[in-house]
Amino acid sequence: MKKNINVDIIDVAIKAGVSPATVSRSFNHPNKVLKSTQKRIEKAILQTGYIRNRAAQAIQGKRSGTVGLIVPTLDNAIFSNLIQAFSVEIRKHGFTMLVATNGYDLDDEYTLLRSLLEHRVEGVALIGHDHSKETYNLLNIRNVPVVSMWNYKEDSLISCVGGENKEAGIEIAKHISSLGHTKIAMAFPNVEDNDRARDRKIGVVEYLNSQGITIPEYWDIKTEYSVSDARYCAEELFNKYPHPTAIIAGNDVIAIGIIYAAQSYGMNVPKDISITGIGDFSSSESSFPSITTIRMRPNKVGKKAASVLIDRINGDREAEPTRIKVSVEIKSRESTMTLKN
Amino acid sequence: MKKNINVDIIDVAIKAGVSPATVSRSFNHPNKVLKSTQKRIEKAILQTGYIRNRAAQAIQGKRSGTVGLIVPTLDNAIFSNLIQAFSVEIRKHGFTMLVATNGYDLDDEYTLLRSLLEHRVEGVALIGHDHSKETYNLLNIRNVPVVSMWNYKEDSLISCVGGENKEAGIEIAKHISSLGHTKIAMAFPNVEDNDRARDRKIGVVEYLNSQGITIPEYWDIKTEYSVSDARYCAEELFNKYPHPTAIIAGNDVIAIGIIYAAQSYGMNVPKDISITGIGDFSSSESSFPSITTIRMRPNKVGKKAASVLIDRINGDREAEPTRIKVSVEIKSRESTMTLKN
DNA sequence: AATAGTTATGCAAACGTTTTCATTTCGTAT
DNA sequence: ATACGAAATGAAAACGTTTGCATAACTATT
Repeated sequence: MKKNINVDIIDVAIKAGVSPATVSRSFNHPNKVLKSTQKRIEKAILQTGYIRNRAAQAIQGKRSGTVGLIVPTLDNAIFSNLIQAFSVEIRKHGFTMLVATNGYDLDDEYTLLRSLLEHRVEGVALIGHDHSKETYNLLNIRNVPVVSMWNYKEDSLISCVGGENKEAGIEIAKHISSLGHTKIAMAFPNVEDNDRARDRKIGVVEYLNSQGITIPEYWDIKTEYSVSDARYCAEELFNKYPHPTAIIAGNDVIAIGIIYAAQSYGMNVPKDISITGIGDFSSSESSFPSITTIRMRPNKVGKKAASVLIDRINGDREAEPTRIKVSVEIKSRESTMTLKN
Repeated sequence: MKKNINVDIIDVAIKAGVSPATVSRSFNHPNKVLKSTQKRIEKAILQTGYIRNRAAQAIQGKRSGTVGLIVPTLDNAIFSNLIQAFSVEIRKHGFTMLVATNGYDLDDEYTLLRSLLEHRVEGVALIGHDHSKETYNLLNIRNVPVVSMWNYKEDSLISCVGGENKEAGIEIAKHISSLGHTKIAMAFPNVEDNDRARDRKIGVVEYLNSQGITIPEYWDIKTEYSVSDARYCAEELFNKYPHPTAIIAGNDVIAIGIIYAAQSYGMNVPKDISITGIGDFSSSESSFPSITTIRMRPNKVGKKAASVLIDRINGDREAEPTRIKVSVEIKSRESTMTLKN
């Protein structure tokens, strides 16, 4: 078992017959060092098994080569696409991603942010706009390049990339309403500390109200962000209350749960009941029935957000927040149809 | 805009009227410093807005406070549970997680590993046992604490925590066979560079063969790891070839795609065809029909793997690999039934 | 009251890079 | 051949911590 754990830049330098400074330069400013010496250095690296120490680099107060990402959870499909797209893009620019999950707890988020800053991440990506005062304050004081992903907000305190969730809510409500439905139920997760869900719900409610449609309390389902809980809650509704002709779900995961509930209850979707989601997850197009939903383009959001963040890191830290609205788009599929009677 | 970006341990020390050494000790060996001085230091930290610099800590060759995780992709539900469980557990021990995705590319994986080591992660977690020679070599040479998650292998080169995928394949084949099916199709993703899928498939094939059942080429579906492709491939099969009475899918995602295909083809699952998955994802229990599958316990695997890794980090680096088998368990649900006639 | 042991703190030398400045080397125009 | 500017390299001083060793301040023992 060789112990070349401790080879440092000096060992490499000696092996290559140059100074440590030159080795360092060959990493960071390759154009400033002769091609031939570069070759010798590379050979020396191979021979010694050297791996450079980013910590020692980061200590210079310069690049740490990392960016931080804080997400509520990795536990479901909701953010997977987004994170993957973000991760791939960030990597293209030579960064490594530090990930932390806060379990939807904003105090925890603050702690995580501190922890990421201890590691001297060069920038931070967050989800949504609901963050604690301390979090915003810390970001501001330390002037951390930061981007919020997932939803657009025109007066956001920090840069953001995302769709407008309220618009998504309006669009889906408009669609259902245009199909002639008036007996409409909703199923949303807890909207406290969750601006995405809240804005969607607001959009739905406001639009329906404008059409003279109100949703009674017993059709306002509160569910968790899971297929199983959504199914359970929907079954409750079917068992206890009059049936609506359409149900608007806060996202596709919930929609799937409701569809399962309806099917196992013996209903046909969409003949007996129309059901919609929001989000357009990858499986929504190929489920049976396929789900009418709003496309929020997570890949585009993740990729764009990465660019915005990197621009911030490399660019002007005092500039106004960059805000990019990624358009939402209705995907009309099999799970909805015109109300007949 | 205050610029307290550059407060360092010395500023804190001055403010608190102690030496930098004492401040450092109050972080790393709190029991070695008087309660009263600790209080003063804490106050000074608050006043100055100090955030310690882990890079400077890591440079001492000691703790970096990070562990690395390399996964094929974050893009689907498959690893989400696992990663979440791993992440939470690792965090409990004060570590932050560096995540990188290799897109199932083993060469890329090596590069990512190097990158993680540059950041001086204290340990690394990988998925499965298919890794390049270079990867294994590097891990070995540098003596990196490492754990492989997802599947158990009794002669693995590195520590591992997971279920036995071959066993999973055998169990599901046994189940289908015991229901009387003999006309059985399979749907697996590409098994090259993917030992999880490969072992499952081997288990299925071997068991069926032992029962005198062989699967013709046209019932051996190759699909991607997505609902949509699985649905597409299954529809192909239904259109072109004789129908089997059961289909064994390599995982639940594929199973869902196949169920959708069958349903949209007008078949009833399970009356007309039995379909199984492997993996037991969170939605499999509540889908319609719910899916007969093999439970691989990702939460348990993630949590256990985190413990194993941390033990390695803190403990004996020369010890034999730790190998933990997490039992698999069949979950018989609605998507399968006895072959009748 | 003197001594030994213990505990808390400070001093200063690392840790492995990067970068500024100075020096050397080289090519080219005179 | 000489001088000049540009390009390549080296020397050494940072960067912000941690820690071994030394010292000072207590406590307990006689």
